[in-house]
Amino acid sequence: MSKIAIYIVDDHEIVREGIAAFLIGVPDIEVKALFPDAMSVLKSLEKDLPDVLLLDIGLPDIDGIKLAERLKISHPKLPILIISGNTDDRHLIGAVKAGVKGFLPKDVEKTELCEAILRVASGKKYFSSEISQSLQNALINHLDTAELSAREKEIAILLADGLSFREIGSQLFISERTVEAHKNNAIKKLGLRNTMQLVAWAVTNLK
Amino acid sequence: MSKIAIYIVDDHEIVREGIAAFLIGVPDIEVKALFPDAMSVLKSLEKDLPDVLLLDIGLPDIDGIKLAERLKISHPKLPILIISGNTDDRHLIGAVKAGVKGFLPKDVEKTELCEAILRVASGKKYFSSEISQSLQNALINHLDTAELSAREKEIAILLADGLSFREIGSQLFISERTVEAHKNNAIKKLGLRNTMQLVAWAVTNLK
DNA sequence: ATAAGCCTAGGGGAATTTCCCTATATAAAT
DNA sequence: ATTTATATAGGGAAATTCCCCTAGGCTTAT
Repeated sequence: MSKIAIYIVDDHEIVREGIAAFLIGVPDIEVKALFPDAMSVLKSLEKDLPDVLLLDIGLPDIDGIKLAERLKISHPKLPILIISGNTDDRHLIGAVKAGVKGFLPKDVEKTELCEAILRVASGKKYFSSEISQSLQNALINHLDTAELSAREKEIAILLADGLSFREIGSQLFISERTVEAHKNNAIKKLGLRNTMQLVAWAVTNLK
Repeated sequence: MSKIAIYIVDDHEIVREGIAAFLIGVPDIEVKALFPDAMSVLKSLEKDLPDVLLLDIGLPDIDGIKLAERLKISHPKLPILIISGNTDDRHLIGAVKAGVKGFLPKDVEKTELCEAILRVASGKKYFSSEISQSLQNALINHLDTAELSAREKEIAILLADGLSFREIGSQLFISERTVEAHKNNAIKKLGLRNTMQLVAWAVTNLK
């Protein structure tokens, strides 16, 4: 029985090395290579496949979840284990939809990381207990809806432009309560906390 | 048509002579005088004005940029062309604010120096391509974000992350009123309407 | 030395947003 | 036909933010 070969993908060198350091000396596990971005690991995967891919979400070139979606198509049997500091609803659901085998928070402990890798390598799933908790809530809130309606997007943009509910209402000839309702729906769908985050989301995704 | 009269100001004799040597024999250009410091050239300018003043920044008595600011007042039409080895943000922005007509790095080539002098003498501006590049970055870094203090930027980012005044306050160990004050100052400085616009600004400029 | 900018922080009331609800109508999908 | 999503909108109270003000201590520049 050969060791479990691991690829690590993370844009921060410290994190890459930190994970690698965790795993050095662990029997049955061998870190094969480290990658700072999606493109480099994609290239490498053409030649050689690890047994488990440890993947961060915040990559510079391709979002980790997008990458996971792609890999599901090109390498459907490659088990992906996400390690991310960002555990909000959107990311969790995106990851699950993309079919990742596990999800760990970035402050995971050594023993749990090893446990997760062994599980995932043997074809099972592993979601840390914190993650499971959040994921359940996220699924309850919005399993299938990640897209905003046209009206919701419109209002998100107007909010980002600095208009109040009242101003948006009179501009769109609807009640300010309706504006509020659309805003609330948008926040729920995206798994956000408040209007500030919606504005931030709108700026990065709608402009 | 008489030649273009040049004053050269630089504390290093080698540089003064070097520039002069560059310009000797160039038709249409005549080096009128060399000065090792700001005071000597100030005295000279009371009697006689050149067509272009070549000015170094690192002078022993008065900083070249300060000198340029003064001269803008006393001799507003005198075109100043900075030649400096120091091309950091502060100097570039200072020079531009002082209204200098051109800026060259100290390793400028003969042809470019002549070109710059001719341009400046005819009332145009001349910034070498290296300088333009750096200047653009400097302007982006400073006139844009440097308008906000570090604290203000910090709070703008935290707001964009979706934190309330209270949460930001306890995270930074300051009162929520102080957070509000910083936020208000940031909004005023940037000429915005409200926090939504500040968040939008923060997302595009600070992330 | 004086001014300017920054960081701090409070008072108090007005305005706005947020958070619970409920509700109807319409179009699209199953 | 029934569900689902969308768009609309209100009540009411709590929470938060906004807007005006003042103000002291500190550093930096002129």
